[in-house]
Amino acid sequence: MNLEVLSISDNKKTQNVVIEKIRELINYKNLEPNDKLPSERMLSEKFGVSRGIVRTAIQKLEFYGLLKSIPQSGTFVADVGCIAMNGIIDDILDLETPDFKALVETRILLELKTVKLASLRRTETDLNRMKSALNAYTKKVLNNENAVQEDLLFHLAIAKASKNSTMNTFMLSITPEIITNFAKYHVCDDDLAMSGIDEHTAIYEAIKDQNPALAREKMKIHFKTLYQYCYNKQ
Amino acid sequence: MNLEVLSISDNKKTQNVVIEKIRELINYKNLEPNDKLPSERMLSEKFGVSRGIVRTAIQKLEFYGLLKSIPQSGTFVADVGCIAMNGIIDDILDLETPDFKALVETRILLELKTVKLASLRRTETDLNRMKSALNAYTKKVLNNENAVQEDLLFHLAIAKASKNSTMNTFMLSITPEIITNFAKYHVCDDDLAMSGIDEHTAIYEAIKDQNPALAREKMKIHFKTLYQYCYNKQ
DNA sequence: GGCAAAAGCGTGGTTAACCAATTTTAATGA
DNA sequence: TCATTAAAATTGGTTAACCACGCTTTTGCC
Repeated sequence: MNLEVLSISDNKKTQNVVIEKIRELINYKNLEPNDKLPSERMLSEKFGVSRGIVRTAIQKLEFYGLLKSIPQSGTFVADVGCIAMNGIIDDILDLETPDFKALVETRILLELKTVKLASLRRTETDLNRMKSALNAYTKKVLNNENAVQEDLLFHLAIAKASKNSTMNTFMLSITPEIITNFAKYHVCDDDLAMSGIDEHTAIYEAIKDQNPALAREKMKIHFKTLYQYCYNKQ
Repeated sequence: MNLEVLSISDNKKTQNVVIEKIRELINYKNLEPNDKLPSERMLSEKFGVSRGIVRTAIQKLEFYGLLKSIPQSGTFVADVGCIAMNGIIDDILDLETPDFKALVETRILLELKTVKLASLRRTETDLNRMKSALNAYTKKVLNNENAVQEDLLFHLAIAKASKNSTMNTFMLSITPEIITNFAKYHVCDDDLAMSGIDEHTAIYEAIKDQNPALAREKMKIHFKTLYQYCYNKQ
């Protein structure tokens, strides 16, 4: 029996119970968009938990855009109606932790888009950033060193050049997990990394030439190798 | 001069300063993956800020998968090397708040994929969930009521059926913001909602028939109307 | 000498007291 | 009666004290 997991699941459970209670309160009181929630102190008393717990629950709901806290004023229901609120909270409560396959699937989807957007929107600054990331990658690979980090930083530079901050944020949030798994499964070493230089360079050139179709095609080639490698390994 | 914005920016700044200092510490001490950071108390003392501030900074870095806190043990550097750590923190520090256009762009990208995955992976439970969401939407529209929420809940049901928890999470995190903006700009009313019934139904049927290509095509049609509407409105 | 048990210390997590700012209310004076 | 002002209460944010658990060290027994 793993105590640590138990305690974590306990924490999560407490947290979710409070979120559940906040949801019930909103329903019971028929709170509508921009209505004010009771103060954190009243909620903590009502729910029989400490104020800190209530705060973290509110922060989580705030992260998903369902509530909005304003200092010295109160916590308010966002411009999201009861029906959506209930549905979304339901989904939040049974969110699973993503598996590696889901991460890779999502990454490929995101990057086939960011590379096109980057081709259309990249500035000179973006090009410089990508170029130096590419150089760092090439240097490491030619030295026979592991270059997973430099690899991913090049891809992040593309995401940044896409000028879509949502996709950029999403890329940022999945990249560390991907690096971890790559390191664990020893994806991306030796000959694969070597061919990566050409592939990266091709992508860079296509973006530089502002050719979105070509850039996407080159990215697809890059991922084909990677994709097979990942799924064979697993 | 907006004082509220000033104070928020101040908070963010303090937060980012601490993140910056943690990064410098990791670099200075040459901390490698799985190395342990100094305790939160020591960090708060070293940085001259309260422990709570340090905690929130650590939690943010933990959210992005760069650190890992273990109760009664310590905070550890994730399996992400120094180079990636530095690059990602740089990006995190100047993340912009997403604009509506970026949200819609990302939503369309995600949904054209989730609808395909849902066609392949949906279970009977998923179908039931989508069906009842569709019914709720239809009912509201036929009553001439605003059905933005029901609309989005149908799309979330698809995301859930895609069995990709990463994409599901991403959809969840952008949906409230999208609903807010739809309500603000009065997207999705009247005749658009009416035609939405047929479009939604077509998508549902394609998923039911496990026809990913058709499902994607129907989703594309659905978005075409929406896309034009959004961009004309703005 | 070796091993086990217990005690002490260090950890992240939790709680409660405190703060600054804002809003509301009440009192006072015109 | 109304306006104005000041004080008190209410808010989310911050800080510091507290807790339960785990690890290490020390001590005592075999």
